[in-house]
Amino acid sequence: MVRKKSDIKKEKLLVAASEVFAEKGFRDATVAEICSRAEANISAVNYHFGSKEALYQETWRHSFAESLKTYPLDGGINATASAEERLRGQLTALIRRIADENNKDFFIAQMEMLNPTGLLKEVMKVELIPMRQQTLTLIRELLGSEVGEQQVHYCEISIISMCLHPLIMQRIAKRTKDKEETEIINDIGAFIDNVITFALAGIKALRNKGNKL
Amino acid sequence: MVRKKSDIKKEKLLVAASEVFAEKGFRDATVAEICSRAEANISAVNYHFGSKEALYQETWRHSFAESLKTYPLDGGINATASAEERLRGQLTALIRRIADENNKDFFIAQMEMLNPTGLLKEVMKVELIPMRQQTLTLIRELLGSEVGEQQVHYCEISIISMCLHPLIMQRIAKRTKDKEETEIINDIGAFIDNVITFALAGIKALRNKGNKL
Amino acid sequence: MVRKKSDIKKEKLLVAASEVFAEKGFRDATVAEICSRAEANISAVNYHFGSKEALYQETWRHSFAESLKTYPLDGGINATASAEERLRGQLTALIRRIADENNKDFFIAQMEMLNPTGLLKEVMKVELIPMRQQTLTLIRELLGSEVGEQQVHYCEISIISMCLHPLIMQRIAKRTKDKEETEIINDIGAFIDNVITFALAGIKALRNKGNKL
Amino acid sequence: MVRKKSDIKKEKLLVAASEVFAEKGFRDATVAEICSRAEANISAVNYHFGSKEALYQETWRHSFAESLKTYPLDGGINATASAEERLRGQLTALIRRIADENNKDFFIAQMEMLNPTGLLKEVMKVELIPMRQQTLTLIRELLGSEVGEQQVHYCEISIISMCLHPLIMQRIAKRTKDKEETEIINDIGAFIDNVITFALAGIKALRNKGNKL
DNA sequence: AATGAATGAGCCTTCATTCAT
DNA sequence: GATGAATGAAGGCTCATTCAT
Repeated sequence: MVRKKSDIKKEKLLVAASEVFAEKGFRDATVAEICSRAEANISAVNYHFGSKEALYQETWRHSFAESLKTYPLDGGINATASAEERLRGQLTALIRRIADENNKDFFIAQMEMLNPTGLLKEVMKVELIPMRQQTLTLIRELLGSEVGEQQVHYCEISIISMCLHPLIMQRIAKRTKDKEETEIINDIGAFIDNVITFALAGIKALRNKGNKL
Repeated sequence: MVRKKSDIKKEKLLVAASEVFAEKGFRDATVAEICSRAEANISAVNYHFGSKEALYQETWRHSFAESLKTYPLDGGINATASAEERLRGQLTALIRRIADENNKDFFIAQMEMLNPTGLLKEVMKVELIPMRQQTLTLIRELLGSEVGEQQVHYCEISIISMCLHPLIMQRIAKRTKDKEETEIINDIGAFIDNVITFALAGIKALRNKGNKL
Repeated sequence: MVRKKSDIKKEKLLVAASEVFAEKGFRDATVAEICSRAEANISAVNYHFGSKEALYQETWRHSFAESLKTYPLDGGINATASAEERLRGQLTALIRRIADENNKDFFIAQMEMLNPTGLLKEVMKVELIPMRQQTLTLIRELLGSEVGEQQVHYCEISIISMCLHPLIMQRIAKRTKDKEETEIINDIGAFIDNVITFALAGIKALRNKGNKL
Repeated sequence: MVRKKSDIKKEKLLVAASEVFAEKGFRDATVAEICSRAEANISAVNYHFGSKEALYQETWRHSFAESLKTYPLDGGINATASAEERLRGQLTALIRRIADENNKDFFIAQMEMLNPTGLLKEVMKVELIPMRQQTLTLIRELLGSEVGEQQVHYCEISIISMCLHPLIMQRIAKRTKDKEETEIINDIGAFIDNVITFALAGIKALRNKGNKL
């Protein structure tokens, strides 16, 4: 399959757009800047994507797909591995993925959530829900049948939050603070270990609690 | 102390601004809408605050101060209480504070972080750092002297993340989803219990690990 | 009643807009030119009327109202006058009104019909239908009861066409031909006489025909 | 004569252009839509005709020529027939021609007149003037030598207006009103009869007047 | 002190035209 | 000869800010 010149331009625009949207959000991003970064004409966005809005949606889809390619959801852990191993795989993949500064999808998603344009509503639902479902199933398995559904949910929320929030903040800090200050999470391996420790300890504590009730 | 008419207008503007900034972020918020909600003239913002930017900074300071008034950092727990009790107090205060939809400060802070205007940089540093310092000290106490400084930091980050992230997402969801869907965190007491369980279990696990090393 | 400065500006914009819309139609007219002719700022249109479209609708309403003020539909003929006199009054008013180059309403209406934006649909229906109804009633009276309804309609159409078409063409010619060439209808009194002669002769012929059938 | 593939494409473009120009006027018509309807490339217009403007002029010439082919000016009436018969022939041809929705020339001419681009000025003069001259000569003959030149002109204008205006309005209405409403002129034969009756009655009345003066 | 009319820079988008293939 | 990707000028609109009152 031949890669047309036009596709290369589109790709360049998508990359430029993912950067600008991740940096500034939908509204603050200007078509002019995106085109300029992609070394394209001012009307290239409308020519290739129809509108700024359509570019936004396409950008998210593209970033998410790229991101998944590099970091498969299961973290490369075989489905036959122990539940603990699989959880470690999932969380590691998630954390490394957000930590990777080439991935813009989480950033765009975060901005969209805080400052919704409504444009990514459907597209995100389709992409994100299956992802969380997978982790939820695994946690339910680890918690056992004695623990109530609400507890399972809160547990999943806590674990996911430990993964997402610090890295998102980290990337924000990096972007803003002109890199001068020391990184908050400078040993990502140790950080992952910490999260796993918390997750497993929390799960265990909940199991014990559940059994006593 | 006499409350001047001018001050009442400023207060109204600050309240309106906190709502609009929290809903839409700095750029999407329009001076026109803020003035309209505050039942003030279109030029009231520039008249009273000099510019939209100055209003933004003032708004955050105001929201943060209001927020602290209702939810003191220690959660009302006496300094002589046990460390666990004091941690419970702090986290409860933090969670309830974010969950309180009248408080806009966390929201504005989040938006500012993701989509920084640079305008709140200094102001937030001054206000937020002391707050986290307090929790950090407490966690260090709970972890004991065997656990390394990095571990203490990661631990604090994990615990704070469990508090912040879910509630922020919850409020986003409430705002966006037209209230139709069931709330994610509908039993905030149970949610707090869950977070405390995780926090203490995690801390305990880290202590054990630290001692073994 | 005090006439506010703002109203004067609006009036100036409406006059400028009526000229430009009459000259170029909705699409070819630019907000920039309208503002420039009204000696107003480029954003004056959006400020006072909200949009180019809203200005367009307002302009037609304004032109139509102004036009009716100068040329009342009945031509100033008393309702007790003979039917022939009243017809003469109506047609004279109609012709003089279209011939008057200060009136832009007919022009705008014509352009709208040929190149509809859809924006004047309702507004024109409300204004124009009653006007034609009046003439139709009068013609029906003149034709008597022997003449069928279709004939009455065609008769009205023919008479109105004789009034409208030549003057519209005349004004087009004047505008386009740089005034160099001789006017087509240089004696408007004689032209009116001619139209009335045709109208009455036609009506009489139709009556005779109708009676014979 | 061999018909080249290129000529077929040009023809398709001319037909598509006549439709779009008649529907939307010069400015609102887009090259993209014309090419799309003609199933041609976006640059076909510039390639074949040089510019949108040139296409416009060519389109009118083409539509006018096509129109004349189907509806010869004399309506097929022999030059030896009576003057009344020849007038009937001319007017019938004119009316049927405008009524024929396949003919776009009159529409384009009308739009051009109301919203002149200046591009059809010369081209229309050359084509339309001879046409009206023919009718003028005939009317002069019917009016006789007693009637002044101005009267002859006004008479011609009135008669032509009765033919043109209603049909043009009719076609506008058909295009706009989604065909739902009843047609204004649903019996074109009866309408023609009505116009002829009016024309002849008017001419007779003018003759009588002229003789009396 | 306070108002609100007015400003103008900047944005997204459209579309006829160009140019490399 | 014919294509279609790419261009860039120009338009309408938004909105923070200004200024006369």
